Amino acid sequence: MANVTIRDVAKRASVGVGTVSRVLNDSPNVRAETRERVLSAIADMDFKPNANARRLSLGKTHAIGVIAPYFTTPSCIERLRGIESALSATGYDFSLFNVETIRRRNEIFAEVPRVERIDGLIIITLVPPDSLVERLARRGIPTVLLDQSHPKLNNISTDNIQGARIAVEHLITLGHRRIGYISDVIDDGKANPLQFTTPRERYLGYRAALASAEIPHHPHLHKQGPHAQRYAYGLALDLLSQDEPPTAIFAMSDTQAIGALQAAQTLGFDVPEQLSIIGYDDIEVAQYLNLTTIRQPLFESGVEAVDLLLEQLEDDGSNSADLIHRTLPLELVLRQSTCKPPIGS
Amino acid sequence: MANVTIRDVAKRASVGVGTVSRVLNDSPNVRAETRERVLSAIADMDFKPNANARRLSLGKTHAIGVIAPYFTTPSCIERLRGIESALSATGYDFSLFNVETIRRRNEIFAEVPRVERIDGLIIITLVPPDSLVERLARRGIPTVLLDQSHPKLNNISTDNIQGARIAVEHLITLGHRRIGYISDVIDDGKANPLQFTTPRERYLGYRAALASAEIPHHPHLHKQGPHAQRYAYGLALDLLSQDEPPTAIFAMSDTQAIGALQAAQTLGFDVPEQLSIIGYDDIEVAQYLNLTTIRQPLFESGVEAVDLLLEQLEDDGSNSADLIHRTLPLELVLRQSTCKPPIGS
DNA sequence: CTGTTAGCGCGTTCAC
DNA sequence: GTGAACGCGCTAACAG
Repeated sequence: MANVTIRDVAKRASVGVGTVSRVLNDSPNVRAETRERVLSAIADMDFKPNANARRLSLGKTHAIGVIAPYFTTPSCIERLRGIESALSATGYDFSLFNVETIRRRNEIFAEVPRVERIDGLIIITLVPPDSLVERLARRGIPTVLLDQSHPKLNNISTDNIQGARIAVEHLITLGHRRIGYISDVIDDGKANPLQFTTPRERYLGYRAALASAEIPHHPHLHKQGPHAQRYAYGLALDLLSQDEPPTAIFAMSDTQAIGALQAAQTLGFDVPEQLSIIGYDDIEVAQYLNLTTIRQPLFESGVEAVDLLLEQLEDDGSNSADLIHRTLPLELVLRQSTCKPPIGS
Repeated sequence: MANVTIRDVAKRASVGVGTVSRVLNDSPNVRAETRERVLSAIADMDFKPNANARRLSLGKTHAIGVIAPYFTTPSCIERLRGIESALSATGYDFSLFNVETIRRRNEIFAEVPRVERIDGLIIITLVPPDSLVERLARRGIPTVLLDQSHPKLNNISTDNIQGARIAVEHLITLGHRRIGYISDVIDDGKANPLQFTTPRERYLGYRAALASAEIPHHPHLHKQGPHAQRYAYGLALDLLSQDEPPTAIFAMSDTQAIGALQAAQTLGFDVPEQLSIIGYDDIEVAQYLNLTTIRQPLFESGVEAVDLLLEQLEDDGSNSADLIHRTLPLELVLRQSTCKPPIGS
């Protein structure tokens, strides 16, 4: 009922709708006095421009979409928080799409990149298929990848290989040589339907660190399973029940490292005296569990992704030639879950 | 460039735009043959109706807004997951507004309830001021409160008083009489800027359980602080350092219970032999920490909120008279963090 | 059943 | 500087 339109305002201020529109979009071509009159009419009537009409007219939506896989994982949450925080200052709406199944991913990839829905897109972790990248380009929807890269898209990411390498080198420096690795499933098939690449990248870093130190790789020291504490718990039990259990475990996430901590507790391994454990992410609980880990700037990465996207949104596809791939720094956070291996092991 | 409109489709199918629109909105008034022709034209040209135009024409946005305070807390996340999940099946967009400061809350309360932005609103935990409720009603925006109640709004919630009571009665039944309570700050002033009511409700439940068992209440057994593991850790240290420490602690959230578990570990209290701890929420880690807790149906509550909202959206403000207040069941989840108190304590 | 036309509310020419 | 008219893409009401 109380739907004031631009026309009502115009009438009240005794001007044409064009003038009101100009005031709204602060065009310089309005006399100061007229502007005042319009402004006060707007205030009086509590007029708010209708976003949809504006969108239709402009061909913009004033919303940015965020596609996130398993947005309930602590690391994803923290990234989303960064995104929301940066976005809230801009007036852009924030549309969230959660992906937990292939089916849903395909639906979203098919539906989301429609110009009428969003002005820009941030995709977290997921690898966009070329068909999507192409559609996005054709529709002129700026996109930035977060925690993932693609030759044709801007992105904000970290070097997972390097991060894993830092973690494992830390263990090697302490004197460990039997180092286990617990990760999500590295596979391009059914066991990894969403095609996450992080587990493999961190695996490569793990292998690289071992290779540099001339430590032979033993496949039985690498255990894979779904990304969850309870599975990591099981994997760690396996690892620690071997004849020659590892003296240290690198888990590809803090969540999984916590599973390993519990397994150690179950089997009576003292951490770190008998078993060192290092995680990845530095989620909040890591600090209170005294978990040594690799910190990645999750919140900041969300903020940076938004900044990057906004830049693209502003210069309107002018210099789309130069791609930006920004790599954020990683940091080893030393706590009490790692130390030198037990003597004679 | 590839923006096919309804007119292009009409031309290709040799019909008028009206017919295409009818097919789109599956009106019965179209001959099967004609419908086929239009459908195939749509498929051929990969036509997707422009959502904004549709919204403008219909006066609907096809988006629902969700206002959540500290959406990164595990319990909130779980609710959001329920909401996202229920919403994804409907075609409604999901716009998230995170509130962490009074300023931001006020901004959001002022800006969000504009008909042009959202068709419906879900507010989590926050207490909407009357001015907002009134504006919402005037603008005809159906709203449901989640985990909160208001005399004029539909809601989905649980009985926090009852939940706390169940928790504390469990401890009392085990034989405990010195029972500590760790909660967020109960205050209407600066320390609780967002005016959360849950801490007080659970406090009332705590008191009620004590009173029923004729156990005197000792104020020094109630510690309050910001909602975070690390603060709860400190509060638990305080509690356990008293001359006569409690034999059991009820924490108003699992997150805080975990802080208490750590404090027990730090001070060398065996859980549960020397100290029972019970939490609230049943978040994922609770299971792996063997934490006894009160489970509330977080995911389901999100789903139910969406369902309730959709109902309102459909019957278009016809029978807005009968308010719906749905209370979801709570459940005591017994694990290994509680047992009878040590003998002679 | 179907084509045509008038809005939805705003931004944007174009003349004045 | 400013007002009037047109168009964004779609739905709905109206003739046929």
